[in-house]
Amino acid sequence: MPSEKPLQIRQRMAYEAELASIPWLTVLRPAERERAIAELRVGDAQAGDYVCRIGRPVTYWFGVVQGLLKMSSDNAQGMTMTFTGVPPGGWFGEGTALKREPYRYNIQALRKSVVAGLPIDTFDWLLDHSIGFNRFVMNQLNERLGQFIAAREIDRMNNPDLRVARSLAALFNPVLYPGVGEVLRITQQELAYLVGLSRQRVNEALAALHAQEIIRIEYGGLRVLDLEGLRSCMFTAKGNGSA
DNA sequence: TCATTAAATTGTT
DNA sequence: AACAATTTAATGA
Repeated sequence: MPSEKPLQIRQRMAYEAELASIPWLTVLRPAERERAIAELRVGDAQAGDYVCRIGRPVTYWFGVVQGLLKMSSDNAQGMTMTFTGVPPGGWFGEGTALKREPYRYNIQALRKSVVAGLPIDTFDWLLDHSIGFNRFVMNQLNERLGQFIAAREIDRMNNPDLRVARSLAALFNPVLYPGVGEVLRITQQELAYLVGLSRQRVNEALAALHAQEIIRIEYGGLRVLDLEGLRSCMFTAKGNGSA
């Protein structure tokens, strides 16, 4: 039988698979999809690369095919504030794209990633022509609004275990990040960076979540066993058993 | 395909 | 922050 082994190890999935991982393509009609695919650009981003920077004009609507991105902004003191991570399947920047404003945050690759971009003109064209695309974007905006409200609560929590749990719940959001699935590829170091804790503390928090059978810890990633548990689990603060 | 080695990631102090 | 243990990736026969 013929061997179909590739001559070269693929460092990223084939183009077909990359397209299949773009969630909104399936809601388009054939003509719309054809035009979108023709205009789509897919490229690699090395760890540390910027996908877009604050103040730059909007050129693309971006999505993550593979890897992990970080969304952050710089405050007046020059401190970098991390908002959220963007795992596979996530598309972002529609807010600034709609208003044609410059980007209001930096997007940086946390690890080697595959990023897709839809030119802003094509984005506008789809908004003008595709009902399905409008639904997708509206659903996306609505879901993200919920995430930002939840993120405010996370910021006010002083319990590290809760911070990790809720942040993970956000990354496992199946609506915003359909490419994640059951297993999120993220190292404990990367997660520590996103939630603003030390790697040791994240490791401890993950162990606590594992003990509650909410997640399973795997090498280079995490498997969610109970997504609702991540959203709603509770921890008794250390040394504060019954005050 | 398998054994060896290097690199990355995790667990612990 | 440093270290040891574990897992994966890379290399070459």
